[in-house]
Parts: sequence; C-alpha cells; structure tokens
Amino acid sequence: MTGREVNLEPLTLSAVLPFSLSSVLRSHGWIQLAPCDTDETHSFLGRVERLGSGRVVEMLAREVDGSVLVEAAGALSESERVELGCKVGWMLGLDQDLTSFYALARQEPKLAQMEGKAQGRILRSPTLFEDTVKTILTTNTAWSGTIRMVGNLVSGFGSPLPRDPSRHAFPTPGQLARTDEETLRAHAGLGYRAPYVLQLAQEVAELTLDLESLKAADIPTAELRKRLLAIKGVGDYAAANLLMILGRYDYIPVDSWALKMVSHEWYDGEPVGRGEVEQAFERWGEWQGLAFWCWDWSHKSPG
DNA sequence: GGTAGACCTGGACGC
DNA sequence: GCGTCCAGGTCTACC
Repeated sequence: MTGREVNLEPLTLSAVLPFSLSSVLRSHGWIQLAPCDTDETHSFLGRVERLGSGRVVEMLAREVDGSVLVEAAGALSESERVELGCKVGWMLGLDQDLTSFYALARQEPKLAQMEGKAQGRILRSPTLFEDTVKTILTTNTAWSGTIRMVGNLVSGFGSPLPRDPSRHAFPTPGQLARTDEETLRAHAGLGYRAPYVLQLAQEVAELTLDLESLKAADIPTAELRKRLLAIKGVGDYAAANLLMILGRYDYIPVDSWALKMVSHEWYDGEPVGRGEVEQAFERWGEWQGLAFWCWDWSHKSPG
C-alpha cells in the first residue's frame, strides 16, 4: 500500500483490555481478502469502505497506546465519522470481554498464552452480509480460490475509490443483486456458488432477509444457527464459522483442516470424523469454538 | 436421519 | 501442452 493520503480528524476508539490489533488481524485469513489491507507485521488495518451516504473512502486503523486510531483520507461529516467508528469497532470486536474465557484458558497449557497475547477476537467484516458471502466462498475450494473469487467480486462490482479507481469497496447487496447468475458464475469465477451469492444479495437488498439484525439478536445460539443454515450455501461448517464471527462459540467449524489437526493432536494421524473433533472440545462448553480456534496445535500445517 | 453423487475450480501429476 | 485425478463443503435425491 503506497501513496496513502490519510489525514484529517483521526477518531480514537477504546477497547476492552487486553487488546492487540495485530492479534485480531492474525486471527484468521480475512485480512488477506479484498478490500482489506495490512503490512507484514500487521501493524494496521486498511480498507476501502463505502459509507451509507454512498461515499467511498480509504480508511486506516492503527493501535496507539491500547486504543485504536482511525483515519480516513479526506474530511468526514459527523455522521460519517460515527458510522466509520461503529464499523471499525465491530470489525475489531473492541467491546468484546473475554475475561471469563481467559480464566479457563489459564488452566490449559495449549491456551495459556492467549491472554498475554490478547488473542481471542476474530476479525470481522463491517457487515454480516460481507462475512456470509466470504464464508460461502471459502467452502469447497482452496484458500487461493477464495482470494480469487472475493477479489473478482470486489473489483467487478464494488464501488471504486475516487482518487484511485483501481481499488474498490466490497459490493453492497444491491450492487450484487443487480447482476445475474451467469456473470457471477463465469466472469467472477464463483462457479456453482453463484446462485447462492446472488440469492443472498437479492434477499438482503429486497429486505426479505435482515442479516445485520442477527449481530445483536437476543436469541439462543441454536436458533441463530437455524437461521444461518436457512441461507442457501451455508451448511454446518459455514454456520459455525459465522456464529464465531457473531461471538457465539458453541459450535466448531469442522472442515478438512480441523479433521487433520485433531487427527494429529490426539489420534496419531489416524483419520477422524466430526464426532472426534466435537468430543475433543466438548468440555469447553459455550467456549468450545474459541478453544478450538486458538488451540496451539502440535501439528503445524503448511500455509 | 444417513448416504451417494453432483457441483466447480485450480493445482498436482503423468505422459 | 494436454489430459486426468483430487481436494474442498453443500445441496438434493433417495433410502
């Protein structure tokens, strides 16, 4: 990221401690997906963001003395500043309090490092819509495929940054809803996932699906999971992944990587199934997804 | 409720 | 360079 013109009116956000920006950015691969941006040391979160007004801005968040400083290129109105602050606060989980989990994690050598490193927050997108699309695009493909598909969506359908039209924001539901299945399938390279993404975008754009309300829905995790599973293209793995993003850790996103890790951790590399993964973390109850996610695995997977 | 096959793409591999 | 095989979750049809 070069030639960044970030200035004017920085916004300071406080976080529930302990907090580490680099720990959040390293929490999973989302930071590698467009339109997010960082450096090798994960010292900042950069992003091209489309605000509610339709204005597209370049934002940058840094950690300064345990707080988060948010800057945008160009002056923002007060409402735009509030919106940007809310988005960054949600993305970084600044109000998440993991105190009770850390108390349990201290007793487990494989998790004891978490509190000291301020681990446990999982990087989110500003909207659950974006996270759902990205999660669908992680299924049944290699990570390189996910990067490619998300990149195609952003560059092909997202609003361009005025001062650098080669960079784009993540497309809104309306922008994706206006395209068609064949374009998503062939040109964006989504393959069979195209109808899933298109249907999701159309339902959100037409307000028949209120995804964002699930962020604060005061309902049991099992009910929340049911609603996520009702989305075409979202199965057990994707639902568990989205629940983790929503701060619900009752389910484990069991994918092929999870099976491999558990196999090497407890079964001498012998093949295991979903049951063995769930059994391994059952004792963590409402925190099992987070314990799984942050586990210090003995088997180090390449990449 | 469980299972098999199809879906789509990129990468690895053999020729 | 080309063809084949495989990995990766979810959906649908079927039992």
